Amino acid sequence: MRQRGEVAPQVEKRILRPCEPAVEPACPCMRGEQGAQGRARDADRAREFIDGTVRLDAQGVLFDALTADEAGRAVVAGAGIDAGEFGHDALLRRDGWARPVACPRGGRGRSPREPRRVMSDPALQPVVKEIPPKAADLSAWYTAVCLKAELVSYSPVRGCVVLRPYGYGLWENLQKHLDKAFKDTGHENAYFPLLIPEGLLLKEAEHVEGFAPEVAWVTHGGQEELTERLAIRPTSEAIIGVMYAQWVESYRDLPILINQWANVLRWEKATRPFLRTMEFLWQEGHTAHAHAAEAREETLKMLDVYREFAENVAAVPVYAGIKSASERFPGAVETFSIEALMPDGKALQSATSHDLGQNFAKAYDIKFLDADQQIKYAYTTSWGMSWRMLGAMIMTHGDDRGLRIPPKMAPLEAVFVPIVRKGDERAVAAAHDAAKTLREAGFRVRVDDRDQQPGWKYAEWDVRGVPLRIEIGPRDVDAGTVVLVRRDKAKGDPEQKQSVPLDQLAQHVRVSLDAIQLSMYEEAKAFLHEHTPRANDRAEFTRLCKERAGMVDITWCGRAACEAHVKAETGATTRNTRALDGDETSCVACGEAATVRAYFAQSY
RNA sequence: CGGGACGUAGCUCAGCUUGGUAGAGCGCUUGCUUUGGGAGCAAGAAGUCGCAGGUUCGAAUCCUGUCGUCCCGACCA
Repeated sequence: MRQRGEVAPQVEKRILRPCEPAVEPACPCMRGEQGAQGRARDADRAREFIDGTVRLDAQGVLFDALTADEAGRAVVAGAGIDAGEFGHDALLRRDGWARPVACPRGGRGRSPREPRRVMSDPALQPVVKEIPPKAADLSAWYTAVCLKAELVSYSPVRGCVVLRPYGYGLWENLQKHLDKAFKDTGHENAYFPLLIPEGLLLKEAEHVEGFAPEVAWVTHGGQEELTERLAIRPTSEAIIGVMYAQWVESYRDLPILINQWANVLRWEKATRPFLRTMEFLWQEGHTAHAHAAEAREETLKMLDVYREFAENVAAVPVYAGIKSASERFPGAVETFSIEALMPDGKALQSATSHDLGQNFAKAYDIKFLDADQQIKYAYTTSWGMSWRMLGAMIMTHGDDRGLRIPPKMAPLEAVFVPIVRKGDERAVAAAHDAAKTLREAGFRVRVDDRDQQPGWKYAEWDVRGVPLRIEIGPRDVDAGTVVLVRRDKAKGDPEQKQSVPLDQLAQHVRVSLDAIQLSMYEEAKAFLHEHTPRANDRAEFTRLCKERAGMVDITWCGRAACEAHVKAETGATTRNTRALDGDETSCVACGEAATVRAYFAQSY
C-alpha cells in the first residue's frame, strides 16, 4: 500500500512542470474560484469539452487546464496519455465522448465563509483584537478573556484546563483570604485520600444517587483488575465521615472542625474554564457537632464567611439564602448558598454550605457517648467554594478591554511601565527603585521593562486586569512624579489618570487600590439591585424569567411541583429562598399559599 | 446526552463545493530606526492540514470512524 500523498511510479514519470493554460475558459464560471454547475463527480466519469481542448485526468476524468491544477493537467492532458496505464482506455477515445458542456448562467459562486460573528453595530466592534465585545457575546468574551489573560490553557485532557501562573495567582489569593477566615473561625486544614472505595460511597443512599452519574472509577491497578472499584472523589463526605467515626467516641471529641484544600473530579458533559471543568480545585469544610443547633450555627457561620469573601474580596455581590428541596445537596437536611448575578442575567451559585443533620453520621457511624450517658449520632456539616468563584469574578467585572481584577484578588496590584527615549533610560531605573519601595511596603508590583512599545504594554496589562498602572517617563523623572492609571475607569474618564509625587507613591497607591476595590463592588452591587425585579403577578413573573431579567424576586409556595412547572415554562429555577418579609399570602407562580420569598433565575 | 458548527503555522482564518507542489494577516527570530494607548523598514524561520481507516495514479479537499473544541438545550459547584 502506498503512503498517503505518494504518487504511483507510472504517474510520477509523467508529471510535467506547471504550464500556462492553453485556452481561456469559455466562461468565468469555469475558473477555479467559480463553481461550474454540478461538474460530475469522479464516480460519474465526467467529461467536458472546452474550446476544443480536451483534457482528462488520470482516472479518465476529463477536465480543462484552467480549472484543475496545472501539474495534474500536465500529467494527463498535455502528454497524450496512454490510458491503458490506468485502465481507462475507453475514456481516452476522445472523439467518442467529448461533448460540449453548457455553461450555467450565473455559476454557483462559492461565497467566502461567513465570519463567525457578524458585528455590524459599530458599538459592538472589539476594543481589543481577539476579544469580542462583552455585550455582543458573553460566552465568547469570557472564553477569550480567560485564554488571552493567560489564566488558563486548554489541555489535551478533555474537560480539564491548565491553571497558568497568573490564574493560579488568583486562586492563591482566594485561598489566602478564605484560609484566614477559616482559621479565624477555629478550623484546621487536613488532607484526605483522593480515592474512595465503592462500598464507602454507597453508604449514604441519597448521596450516591446524587453523584452516581458523574463519578469516575479506577478499575485497575497496573494490569490487575481491582476487586473493589475506587471512586475518584467527587466530594469527600464519605471518606471523611468514615474517619470521623474512628476519631469520635465522646462528646469531648466534638466538635471536629476541619477544612481540606483539594481537587475533585466530576464527569461533566459540557465544560467551560472555571465555571465547569471535570477536575476542579476547591476547599471543602467538614465538621461534626454534638448538637443540631450547633451544626446549624456552623452552617450559617460559614455561609457568612463566603458572603463576606465574595463581597469584600472578590467584589461580587451575592444573595445568601436557603436552597429549595430540589436544589439541595444530596443527603443534606438543608443547603444554603450564595448566588451571584452575571451580566447576561443568569445566576451563578458561588458557594454552598450544608447542614447534613445526622444523615451522614448514621451512614458512616459517627456516634459518641454524650454527657447524659446516651450514645448519640453526631450532627455534621459541609461547605465548599471552588474556583468557580473566579469565573463569577471574571464575568462580573471584566469589560471590553479584558479582565478587571479587584485589587484584593489581583496577583499584581500595580505594574510599572517605564517609558524610555533614545538615550534616556532613566525611567527604567526609577521604576525599579519605586517598585522596590512599594514591595517593601507590602504591595504586589512588577516592572514591565520588556522591549515593547508602551502602548502595547498598556493594552497587555489592561487585558490581564491589573488594577493600577504606573507610568513613568522622562517628564516624570524630571518632575519627580509618576502617573497612576486606574484600570476600573474608562479611557478619558477624568478619574482614570492622576499624577502623583514619587515620594508619596505608597500612600497614593494604597488610596487608589482601596478606591478601586470599593468602586468595583459598588458598580456590581448596583447592577445586582437593578436586576432584582419583584414580580407581582404570574404573567410578569414568567416574562421576567424568560427574558433573563435577573434575580426575579417573588413570594413562593415552596412546592417542588410549582418549581418544576416554572422551570419547564421559563428555564428558571429557584436560586435560593428566605423568610417572607410581609403579609403576602399567595405564590406569584401558582397562587397557592406562599411560605417564603424566592429568587428565580436561569442559572449556570 | 440530544441539536448545530468547527479542527489547516503560536493566533485568527482562506483554500475544500469541482482532488493535482501548503496560503494570508497577525505573532515569532535577527538588524536598524522607534517608544506617554497594541510602531516602521529589511531579511528570515515556522504546518506529518486533529487522528485513524477508505476511495484514487494522486486527498487539506471525497467517504467512514474517532478524538477534541465552541454554541443552543437537558444535567450539574
